[in-house]
Amino acid sequence: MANVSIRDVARHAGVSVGTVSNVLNRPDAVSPDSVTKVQAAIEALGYVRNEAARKLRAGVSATVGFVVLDGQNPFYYDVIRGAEDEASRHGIAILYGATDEDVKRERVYLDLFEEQQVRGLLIAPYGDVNRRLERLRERGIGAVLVDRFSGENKFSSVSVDNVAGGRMAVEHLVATGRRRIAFVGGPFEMRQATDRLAGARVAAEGAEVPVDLEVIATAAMGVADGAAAGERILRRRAAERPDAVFAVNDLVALGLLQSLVGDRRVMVPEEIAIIGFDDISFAAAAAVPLSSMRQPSKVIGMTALRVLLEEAADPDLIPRQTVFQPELVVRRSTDPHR
Amino acid sequence: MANVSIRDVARHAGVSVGTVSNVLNRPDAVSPDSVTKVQAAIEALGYVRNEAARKLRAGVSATVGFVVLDGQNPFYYDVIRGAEDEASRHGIAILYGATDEDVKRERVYLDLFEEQQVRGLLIAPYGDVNRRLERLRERGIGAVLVDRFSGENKFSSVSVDNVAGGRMAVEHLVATGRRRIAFVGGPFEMRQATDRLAGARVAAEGAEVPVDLEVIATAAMGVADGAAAGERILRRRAAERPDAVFAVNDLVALGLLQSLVGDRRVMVPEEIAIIGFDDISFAAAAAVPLSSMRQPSKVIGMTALRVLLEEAADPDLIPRQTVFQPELVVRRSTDPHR
DNA sequence: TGAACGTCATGAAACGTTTCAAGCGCGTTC
DNA sequence: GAACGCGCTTGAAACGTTTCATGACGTTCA
Repeated sequence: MANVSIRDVARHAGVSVGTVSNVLNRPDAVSPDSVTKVQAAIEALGYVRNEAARKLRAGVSATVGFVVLDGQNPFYYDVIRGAEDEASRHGIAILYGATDEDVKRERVYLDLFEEQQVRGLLIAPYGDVNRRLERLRERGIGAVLVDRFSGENKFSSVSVDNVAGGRMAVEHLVATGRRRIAFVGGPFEMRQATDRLAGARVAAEGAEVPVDLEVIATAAMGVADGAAAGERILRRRAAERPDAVFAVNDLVALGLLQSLVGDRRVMVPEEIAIIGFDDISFAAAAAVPLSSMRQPSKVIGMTALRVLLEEAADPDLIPRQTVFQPELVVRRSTDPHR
Repeated sequence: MANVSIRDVARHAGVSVGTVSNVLNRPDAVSPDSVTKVQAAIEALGYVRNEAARKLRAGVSATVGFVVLDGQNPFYYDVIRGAEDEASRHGIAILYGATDEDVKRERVYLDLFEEQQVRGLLIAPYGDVNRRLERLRERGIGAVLVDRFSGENKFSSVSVDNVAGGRMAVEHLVATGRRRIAFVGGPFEMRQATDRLAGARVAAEGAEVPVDLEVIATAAMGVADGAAAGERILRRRAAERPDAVFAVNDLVALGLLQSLVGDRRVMVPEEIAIIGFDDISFAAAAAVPLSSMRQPSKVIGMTALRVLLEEAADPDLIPRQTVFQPELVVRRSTDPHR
């Protein structure tokens, strides 16, 4: 009862299994007559293709793995949604794994996805996965790095220009009159952090006025880390506090905001301006609406999936790095200094 | 080069394929000697099990589908993370699909997952999927409803007691001195909304003082819907505004908060108190830290997956409804009335 | 008229695994 | 010493699909 196979469909339609398969996969190689008969049979029997058998025989998989570094960050959910949109257009499902900056889990997921023989892998990596990814590629599973530029050009990547973003953020702070700027973020094993900081340095050094840039390191990139950094700033005497903060991402910025204005000890943006990165949807809804560097997150996901599929279809393509430009979104948290 | 099969392992270890399979699946039915030989061969050749073939033959799948209604709501991220934790413990991967309250997409994903022959389905439904789910069950694919009590007892579900949550929220508002309370939420096709409202009514009617409860309906449950509702409240004369709002979830509450305090027109909690539902991590980081009804989201995900696996193992289990109690989390947005 | 060709349909082989009946070797029991 | 049981291994069958060599049939062209 339960399982209708292609054989049943063939019998019901009065054709061979080969023909049914062709109707499913290359309808043009089949007479219109057969197509209608087969489709009627499929309808009548409620046939659903068995993806496992298809994968086994054809070696082509209808799943793609997505490994995300930081399952707390809404930014990645937008990326996934972009990838999903594109995937469902191709009849492809997404296997999802959040690793929470845990290298061991990252490996578990890669193993799992390898067994599943995914068509390819989208990965926002934390650990050093290059070796692992190369091994997967030997097995025919390609990968596209998301939100991280692939240094050695071994893999394609889709990301945003973090250096430019950092530069633009600090230029904006300088343009609104700030001179003592703190970069809050970390850990610096993460390219996102180092690149954004590098951009910030460029802007600080290139400014026409003298600008101080200090670095306040955080252990991770969550709300709690931002709040902790805020506490550290609050412990200083007012004169020694920065007059603006560039946070490595919006979560950190929100944490900062919360601790700074929470006890109404510091006015934002009057005493300290804050700008974040990512422009997650909560940035606009924050206590003080948060300025941020917007990433085209859905487009990143969509593009990454598209690149992945293209490379899976033609493994000889050389890796390419797609880099989008971030966009400055100004809100109240960086209102100009009076 | 690329693909090492069980046959290659068998040859390399000097045993039969059957033995290799047994080492993989029931090591106790095999002599220790064979086990070590086979494991050595697996190691040497870098063998990885082909999940497609396994699924085809054994009919048992190592994937579970998770269909989420509202990909914007961080609450579901936590649910997924709970499910993931449990899944990876069983070597199971999660196929993820966010439908964004789009009935058509919901169907697309169900189709996709049916082709993939997932072991089962976790679903936070939007549309009326009961018929579809029953058909899937006939095919051997069970489902567990997440975050929604299954009315007719046809499927197991894991959710939170929304009626109790609504009651507790309004009781809290009344206890802190509010008397003119608005429920902001919708659409009322969604059980979450109707149940929370029902609970609110119980509290309002059971209060020892007269309490007004009005309903401000929203089209959906996102930040924008909350902000729109806030605008409507702002258009009223001050005397006609509620003195407290119970929002159907935190996103709506954040939107409300943003529009109410955004232009500093209304003081929260002094003029209007706000309480939300879910206790997403941004609730604590809001402009005015938000009181909320906390759901044990990770536990919900974990439990749902566990129930799903149990039912997949033994299809004769009767459906069971697991209901957790929400917990009141008090923050500044409902500071007592003076 | 016959060769050549194009269009379709056919059915068996193959993908890599699990399962299972059968068999082997060896020790134990009557 | 035959019969039996036990622990383990074996190899072929089966899962449902795609692929591909083969061939049937009809049309075109020299």
